[in-house]
Amino acid sequence: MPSEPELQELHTRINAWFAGIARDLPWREAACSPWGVLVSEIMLQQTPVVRVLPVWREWLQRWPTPAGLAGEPAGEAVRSWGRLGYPRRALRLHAAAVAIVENHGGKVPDNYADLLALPGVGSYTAAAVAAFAYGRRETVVDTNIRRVHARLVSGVALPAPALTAAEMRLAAQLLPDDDGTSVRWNAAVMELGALVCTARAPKCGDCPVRDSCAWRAAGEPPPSYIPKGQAWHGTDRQVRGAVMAVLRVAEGPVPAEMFQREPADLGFAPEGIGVPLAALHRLNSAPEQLERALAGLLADGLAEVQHGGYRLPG
DNA sequence: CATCCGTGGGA
DNA sequence: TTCCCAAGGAT
Repeated sequence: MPSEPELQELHTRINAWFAGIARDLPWREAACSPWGVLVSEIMLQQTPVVRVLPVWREWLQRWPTPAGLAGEPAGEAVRSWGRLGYPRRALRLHAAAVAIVENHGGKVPDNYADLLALPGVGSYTAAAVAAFAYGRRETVVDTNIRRVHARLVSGVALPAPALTAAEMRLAAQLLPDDDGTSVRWNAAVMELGALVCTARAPKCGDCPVRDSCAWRAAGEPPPSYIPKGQAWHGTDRQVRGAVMAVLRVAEGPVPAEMFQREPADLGFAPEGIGVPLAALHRLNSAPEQLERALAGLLADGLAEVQHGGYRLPG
């Protein structure tokens, strides 16, 4: 743990660095509403900024307020989520909008506890919205901040596989006392992790606090564990993704047979869903896996059955 | 607490 | 080409 003067120095250097290099993202603008911040935080979960930008703009133009989104079927949220991934986030964001209208008069809550109670909002997102939308002093801890703390203070290459209580305590200790400075600090450390102190090949030459880095001082020791990659090929997730791609472009309910058999075998042409349907069939997944994927989508509320076919939730 | 849940760009 | 992984949350 840095001494008090060392801590001040870190605050000063990292915040000054941020002031000079911060990307001007639309949800960082002063005019951006708390709703805009909330939407951005949900979309940014496990998703790169560059892919979020265009979808975020469409969403804020179409649904400038929580009430706007809450007034439409959940399926519209899922459809307009496009290919951002993890479509359950769209479903939960819609549910959050409904909850905001019903329980908060249509206004995004301004405190951690109320934010945390919203669907799809966990500890990170609740803290981030309270801080970035309302200027509150919150301990914001995301994957970037964890990595910066791990290297800069703890002297290890990577943070633990899962967020620990010790990490939260450290983050709380590092947080500046002043409200405004703390908000800037949260954004700055996050940006440092995203642009400089990256997971692979960190750009230490560009780091404003490289001379204070415990990991560098220790000779940049390698990670003590190997992160286990996420399986993809042949998984249910892949099949679910392919099914969702079909449902997003479908006009009406998609007959169950279309998922099981080649369109050519069905004797009629699917309306506009040929490409994603072909991609699904190309996976050549076992019938039981397809069943499992469809059942999972129904259970998650990402799909509904109507007239014997599958569609996005109405 | 480990596992599941999408996607696509870059190394 | 294959692998990695990016502003997590829910169970």
